[in-house]
Amino acid sequence: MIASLKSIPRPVIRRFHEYLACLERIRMRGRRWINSRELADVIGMTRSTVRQDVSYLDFSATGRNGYEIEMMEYVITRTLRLEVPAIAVIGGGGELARVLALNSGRRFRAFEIAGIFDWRSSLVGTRVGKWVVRDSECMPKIVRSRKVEIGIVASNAEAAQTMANLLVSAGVRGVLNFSPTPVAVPPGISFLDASMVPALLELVHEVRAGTRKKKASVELGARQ
Amino acid sequence: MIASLKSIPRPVIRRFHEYLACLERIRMRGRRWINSRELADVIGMTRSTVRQDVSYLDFSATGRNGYEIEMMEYVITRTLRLEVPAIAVIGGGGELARVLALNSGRRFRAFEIAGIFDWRSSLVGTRVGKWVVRDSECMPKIVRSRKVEIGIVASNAEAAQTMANLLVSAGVRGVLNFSPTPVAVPPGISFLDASMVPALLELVHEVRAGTRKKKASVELGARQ
DNA sequence: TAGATTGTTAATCGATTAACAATC
DNA sequence: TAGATTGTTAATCGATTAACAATC
Repeated sequence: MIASLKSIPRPVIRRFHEYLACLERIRMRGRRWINSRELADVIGMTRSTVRQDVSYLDFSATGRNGYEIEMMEYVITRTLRLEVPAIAVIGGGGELARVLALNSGRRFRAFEIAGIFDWRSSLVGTRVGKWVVRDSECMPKIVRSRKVEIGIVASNAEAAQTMANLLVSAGVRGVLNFSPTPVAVPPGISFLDASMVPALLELVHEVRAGTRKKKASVELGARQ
Repeated sequence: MIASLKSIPRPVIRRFHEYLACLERIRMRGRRWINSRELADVIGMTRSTVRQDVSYLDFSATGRNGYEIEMMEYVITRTLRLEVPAIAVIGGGGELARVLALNSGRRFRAFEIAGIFDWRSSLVGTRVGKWVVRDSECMPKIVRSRKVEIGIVASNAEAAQTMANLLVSAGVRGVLNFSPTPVAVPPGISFLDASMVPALLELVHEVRAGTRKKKASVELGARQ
């Protein structure tokens, strides 16, 4: 089966990131092989799920040794299309932008921030790590010249929708919302809401309702 | 049917937040009623889904007017157990903590930050908004005396697992991870990973693979 | 009333798990 | 070989959508 022809379900994509983190950690300890049982334990699913997930990759286990760690990392990275770092711009030059910019690119060298933009003249020209906040007016030009794919909404609630609109009209193909308010994007543009508010609300409900199912996952030790 | 006896599926809980945001916005415009079609459009699902979701609430529509906005907001808030604000502490006193602290409590007055903690003596004593960063040693005492429910991991990658361990041993019942690395919690503790890294990776894949369906939703990496 | 919209049951769709022959 | 682990097909489980009688 030519794995790349099947479109990969969202839950599988998400688990690929967990596999990557786990594989990297185990490789650092000098291991070369891993089997489906170990991976299943780490992500808190069954062996079947792991093997099902692997079937989406152009990749096979080597006999009863299980999966070759380095090879699996490579194939997952390629399948996630992360071989070439993604180019992103940040809309909003405040605290949130600072956190995003300073944390980007650490993991897998997966992102490159092509610019940070804001309308507020008090922020334009200030430094955020190695970037200088630029006027939002310049955004379309940069998005075109640097072939920016992703726009990150990192402004306050009031400016969030305006910023999302600007990012889209500047030409990004996907929008990631970190602002504390929901934003809308036109059809054809990928969108993901990663604001912290829904996460907190969800956790509060779970804690208070006491509706936990299985076990917590077994991810031990700090990484990196 | 006594709605409160059924345990509510995770996707429904997540949509309740979207409904709340939408209802609040529409109420502000002076509207009093809303029907399933409008709600379905906003969240990008069918009318059936909306009506199915409503069936988890102790709440009914009033004839062909649809749902009474203010009442629906109240019932959702109660069902999510958000009538009383959740008490949380933040583990880590850097930039990320600042963003979290400054944004908390805005929306629905749902959270209260009982303290911000760090080990680094350079940070202990500094101000973050209206809070003063305290030494991590004091955390267990505060968690007990203020009945803290949620611990937020907002430290850097290196300290993340240690901080998660401290939060759990201090007595929080749920852990929310915002650090750039995966952390593990023992069974019995609710856990949610809201780090920005998986979200970005997921969006990059979607943009590059060109496999979009309708509207993408708020999907966070959750492990029970 | 007539029309529109609901609540609820049944059908569909998709993802996870179980089972097992094939493989090293 | 014997044992362990895979890849894959089938069964199960859960969530979304369709259908329609009941309701205002």
